[in-house]
Amino acid sequence: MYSISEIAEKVDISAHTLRYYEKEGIIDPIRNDQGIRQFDEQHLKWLQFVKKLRETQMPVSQIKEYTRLFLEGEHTANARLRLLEDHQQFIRDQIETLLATDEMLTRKISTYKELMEKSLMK
Amino acid sequence: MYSISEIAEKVDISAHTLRYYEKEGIIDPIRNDQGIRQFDEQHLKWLQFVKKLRETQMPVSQIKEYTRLFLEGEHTANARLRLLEDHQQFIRDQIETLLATDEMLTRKISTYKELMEKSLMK
DNA sequence: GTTTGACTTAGAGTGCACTCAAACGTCTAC
DNA sequence: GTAGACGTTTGAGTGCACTCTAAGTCAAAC
Repeated sequence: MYSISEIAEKVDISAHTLRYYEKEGIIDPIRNDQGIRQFDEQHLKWLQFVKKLRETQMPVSQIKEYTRLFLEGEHTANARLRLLEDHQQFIRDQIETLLATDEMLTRKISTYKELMEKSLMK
Repeated sequence: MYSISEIAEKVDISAHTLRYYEKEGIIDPIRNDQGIRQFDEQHLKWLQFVKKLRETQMPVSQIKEYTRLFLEGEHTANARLRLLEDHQQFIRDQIETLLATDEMLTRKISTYKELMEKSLMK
């Protein structure tokens, strides 16, 4: 069992943000008799998954939706699958955009470097 | 020469956003005698470049900085080069993250699909 | 000649995702 | 027994990047 600051460090998400995620229904830690949040291995795994989704720009609203479906049970598997497939497509499009800009920058950077060599020769 | 709405359509950036970029110093269209913004081919190229930077999450503040350096002249070439190289590194890190999450999703999606085949067999 | 539509401005509003503040509770160490 | 570390809550604040509103100007179309 981890306290909020322990899990915050483990998943590298601030305690502030974890409380915000709880308010949004994305995570639901157990409370001990002092009302203090306790996170277990399941919570850890879930947060690592959530983090990957956020790092790849899935909106919090969609993560909420995924969580809601998950909690609703087995019969929402299809809907969850669709969400994940859509996000995978988004990721692949994003990779395309990044690769194209990477190439553009490579060209631009080499132009800059040539320019500087020329100015050195003067 | 293009009006704001024409260039907006050409680069697919809203006229609102273009005015905002102008206020931020990222673009500086010519004005005709009615005070109406006129964009030429140079502006078009610049905006296409800016768009690629924004699409790959370069903050507006950094694009401002790049623009400022560009307008300052030749002697800032080094600083501009550094900005572009930093952004390229950012892009490459981002690609890594996206690829890792893509793989994770591929695994998760196939688990979902297996699960659904099993439930079909019942 | 008036209506339509595109343009202008300054400044306010929006949505997202945090991020922080303030006031308070509770456990542990000295 | 009190200081300090860490926890709690509600609700407000922040930063970013737009996005829109309101009030006005101006030229061409009917």
